[in-house]
Amino acid sequence: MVKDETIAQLLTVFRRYGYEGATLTRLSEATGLGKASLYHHFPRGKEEIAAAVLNYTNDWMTANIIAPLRDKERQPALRIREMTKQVNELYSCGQKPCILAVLVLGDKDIFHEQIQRALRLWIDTLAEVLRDAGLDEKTAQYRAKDAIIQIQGALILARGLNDTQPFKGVIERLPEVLLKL
Amino acid sequence: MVKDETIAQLLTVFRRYGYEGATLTRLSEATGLGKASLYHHFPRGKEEIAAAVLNYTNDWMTANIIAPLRDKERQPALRIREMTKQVNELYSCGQKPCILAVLVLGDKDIFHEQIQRALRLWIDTLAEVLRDAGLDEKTAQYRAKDAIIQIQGALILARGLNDTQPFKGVIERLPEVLLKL
DNA sequence: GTCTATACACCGATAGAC
DNA sequence: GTCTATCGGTGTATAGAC
Repeated sequence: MVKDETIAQLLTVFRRYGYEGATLTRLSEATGLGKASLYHHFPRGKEEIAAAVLNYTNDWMTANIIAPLRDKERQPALRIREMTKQVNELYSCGQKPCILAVLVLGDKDIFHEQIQRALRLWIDTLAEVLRDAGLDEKTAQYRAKDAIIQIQGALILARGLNDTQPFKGVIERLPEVLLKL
Repeated sequence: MVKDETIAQLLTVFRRYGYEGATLTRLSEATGLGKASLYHHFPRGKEEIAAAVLNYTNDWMTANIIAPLRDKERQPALRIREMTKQVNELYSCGQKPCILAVLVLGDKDIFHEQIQRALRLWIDTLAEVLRDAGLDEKTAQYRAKDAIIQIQGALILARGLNDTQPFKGVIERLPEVLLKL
């Protein structure tokens, strides 16, 4: 079995260099494993490594973002605050890019289905929280999508301007923007 | 001199495959020029090609987005509508990715300054229009940044969900969102 | 399960004919 | 200004020892 730590190290390479830029040499250096060892764990090579990295991210998001959003024992406002806190963690306050965005801008259509499922799950789960908060179905769906738009857009702008402020601002205002009547 | 059409063809490759994925073979095929011919026009190779592509994009945006925004003869609302119309054109209704976003997510720091200048120019120009519309300086700056965030975020989401609707919605609502009191 | 060594394709880039 | 041919380097992937 592959250690979680190894996958985490592989993830950093894909985040930083993109799919094409994540060479086996870089993946090897990041993990401390030789190329041949990587092929022992991922027989189908780089594509399987990227898929594992995506799965790892999916698991993290399910545990740290989706699950808290589903916790019906807590108030909607609290669940959304927990989401923004974890999103802030996931992207290191806007300093680290989103692996979903990085891979979706690539040309490897193989990952698009997996990315699409992850985005849909996030949006649908968030929309349900907003319905719990009293919003109608249509508004809830629209605002949930808007949340992802703002998070992803802020990550791009923060990187483009080399200034994390836009991201921090979005994260801070998001709960109130989502829940306003 | 290099034809504009050639640069446009080179641009499509970088948009689709990213910097690392835009190989000389693909650039050669897209333009119909041999690799050696590309080096005749761009002696410093791929890096110079990417820079030319960025310049081309910058020129297009200056002529079609920045200039209309600066046209003080027209009402702010009209200028912003013109911007959204051109943005819709630039990204083919949300079907084509933003070259700035694609390159900013890459690891080539060389382009970051050029990208940063393009984004700042867009934001500052838009903010001035919003001040013309009666908004205070701070709100204008904040909303101008928010416009870019929404456009970029919508492009990511549209691609991720394989559905241009989020982009179309953002473009449609943008003028009113920016100008509301 | 990890390594060294290596195969083979493709990368960016250049030489030189036309 | 375009081409063919080719270079050295690096990419992904594999063989086989330990």
